Amino acid sequence: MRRKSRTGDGDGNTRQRILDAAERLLAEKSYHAVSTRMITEAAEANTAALHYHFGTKEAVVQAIFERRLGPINRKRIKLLDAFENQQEPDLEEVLKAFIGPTLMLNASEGERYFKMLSSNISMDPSEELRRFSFDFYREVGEKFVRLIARVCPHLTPEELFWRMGCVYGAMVYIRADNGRLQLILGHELSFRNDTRGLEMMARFLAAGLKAPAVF
Amino acid sequence: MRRKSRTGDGDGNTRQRILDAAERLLAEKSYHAVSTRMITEAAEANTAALHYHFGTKEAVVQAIFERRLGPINRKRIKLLDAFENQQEPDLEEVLKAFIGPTLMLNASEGERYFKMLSSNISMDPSEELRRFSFDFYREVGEKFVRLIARVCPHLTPEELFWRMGCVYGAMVYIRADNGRLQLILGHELSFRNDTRGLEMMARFLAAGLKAPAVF
DNA sequence: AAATAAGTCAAGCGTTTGTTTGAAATGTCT
DNA sequence: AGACATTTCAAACAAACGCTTGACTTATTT
Repeated sequence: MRRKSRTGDGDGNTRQRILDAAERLLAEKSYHAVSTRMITEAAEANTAALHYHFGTKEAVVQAIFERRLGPINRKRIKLLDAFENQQEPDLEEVLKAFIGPTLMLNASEGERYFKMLSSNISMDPSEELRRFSFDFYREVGEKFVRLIARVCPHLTPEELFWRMGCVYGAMVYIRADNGRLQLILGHELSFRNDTRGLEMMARFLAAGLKAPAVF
Repeated sequence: MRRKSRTGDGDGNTRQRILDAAERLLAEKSYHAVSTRMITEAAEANTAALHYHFGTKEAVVQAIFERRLGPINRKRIKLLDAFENQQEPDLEEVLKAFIGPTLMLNASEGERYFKMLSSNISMDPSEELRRFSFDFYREVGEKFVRLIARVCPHLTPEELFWRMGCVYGAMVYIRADNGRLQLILGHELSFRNDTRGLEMMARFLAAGLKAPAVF
């Protein structure tokens, strides 16, 4: 029998439970639609525990990102650096190096939630959340863009910008996996089988980037 | 001198002012980050006026969509229907027919805000807002998907699904124009010049869809 | 076993949320 | 000008918001 009140059992993993609960809720709802009370109730913790461990609601998201994104970005940088001294890197491989680590997150339920959550944060228009994306994605993002620009010398800065918008959009939309496309297509597919998905995305995006310039 | 209190002047355009204010705010912030009070204050209207004219906060968004999306979707359907009896429609043209009317929204400030707002709503993970997208986009979305599936017989349903995810992602991300990519690329471009942008997007996405299947 | 630190608790802080009320002001019609 | 419907108003509703408090329980150290 699961006890409803956890009075005084102090098992010391409250911090983790809060992170896990927030991770799930933020995958299902936008940041401003999730309250600290919803998080702590789902975590079977006290409201004050959240502020004791993290300080603010925003800091909870910060902690979620720090927990998951460190390993991911290290992997991305390592993979991208391997292309840096290469004469003519294969575009599909570059794309897989950049997208793969953020897409192949199926080792745990929490990873799957983080995949969606991080995508939601990356699309949120609110100013407060825009800083987030910048702080966490700037380094690897700049590395990626430099590499793409080198592999795509046929594109002007303007056209590169628009095509990068398509690339980022595809990444964010597929990682969000919000279920809208399924409704239109009418079948029960999802963006979860990411080993196959990564191949298909890389094929699509590489062909898009390689296409002759319009201007 | 602009009077702060609009007591009793009853100029009868309160409804419009509320829609305009909500349109701007929802382009800048997510649905749950915008309150009815923020909307009515920006519209220089009374809080009760919003509920008098619309009933609920959600109905305001509904009204915004009805005001703008009717003409847009009629145009899309007309353009797409022209391909229906065509033997081999040109893929870039099909994409321009579908994307164009939702991207070329620069006739007024309100249209530009709606472009961003509608994209934000289309990406919001909240269940309540998911219905929205379905109700307003289903018909034209299904028409578009059928057409793409016909032009792309080399793709399995699974691969078509992933590539459509890339297409939708690019559309939504570029229309949102949330400024994150500019930060990474470091220059002052934007997704606002949409006559050129539409050409570049169609080129990219058509090449992606036409690429040989992976599976 | 006493002292200190770390964590959890119910309760409440002031503020904001979406929405409602009933009266007052305006517009329209005869 | 009088009557009736439409619109706007200040004020308030209960509920929920992020966050804080101070007492209390557990864990660690000595």
